[in-house]
Amino acid sequence: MAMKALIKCNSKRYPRQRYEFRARIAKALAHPSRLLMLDALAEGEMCVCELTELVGADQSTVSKHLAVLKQAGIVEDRKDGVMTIYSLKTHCLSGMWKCIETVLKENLKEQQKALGE
Amino acid sequence: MAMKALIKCNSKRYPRQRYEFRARIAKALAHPSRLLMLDALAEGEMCVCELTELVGADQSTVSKHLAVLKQAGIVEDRKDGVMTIYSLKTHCLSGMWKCIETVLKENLKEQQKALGE
DNA sequence: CACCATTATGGTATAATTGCCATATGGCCA
DNA sequence: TGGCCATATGGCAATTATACCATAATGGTG
Repeated sequence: MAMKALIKCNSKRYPRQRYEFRARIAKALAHPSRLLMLDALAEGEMCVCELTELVGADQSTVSKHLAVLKQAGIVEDRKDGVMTIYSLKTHCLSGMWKCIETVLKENLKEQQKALGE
Repeated sequence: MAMKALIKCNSKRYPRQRYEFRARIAKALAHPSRLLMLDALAEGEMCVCELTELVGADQSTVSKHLAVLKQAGIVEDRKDGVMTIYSLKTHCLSGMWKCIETVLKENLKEQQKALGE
């Protein structure tokens, strides 16, 4: 007989809320344009018009993307005259992609291996 | 007159593909149940039946979540008789949440400050 | 070989995300 | 003040994600 369910759902150990919080952040990161903007912002603050040109989408689209990032607490904004300047609220996120990229490279290697078979 | 677009979209500096790759990973992380499973898997491999009980969703739902994680290259699976055992392909992801949680705490502090005003 | 346990997959209804247009808002300057 | 510039927001259509049910596929067991 197969071993079954040694671990039951333990809300103390795996509090549902924790993963909802995390998912909110991960969702905010789950779009190429937003990631592009974060990468650019890692080098310094930028106004919406610059980011719009960088991303190459409609200004309203970019504005909404920025709202998502702000809502998640990943960026913050300040007003400078008529412009809104966005900047990273934390720089620790940029480092995390080193790890992610490791996974990606690993995937690639396996794909190539699979193709070779 | 406002300063405009000092930085133009530089595909060398900000290659579109990089952010699509990253978004694929971020999307795979963008669900509470998947994050819960990853946290559990960080402590050791588990079969689908255990994960199903842990998550508390339909078995088919969990199976599809696992497929997403596998597709993203975050987990891998092996067969053991009738069971499929899933395990983390890399452990470096767990560390990344320390950073994310920092952001979350920062958000919370600001919310509290805002409420106090 | 029939049967049960474990997973995976197809179907489908519902919810969430995304993008662009149009438009509102608010600052700046002649 | 009138007009322009930079942003944000509402609306809408199209795509994507998610969940559950039913069911197929596969391995172990009596």
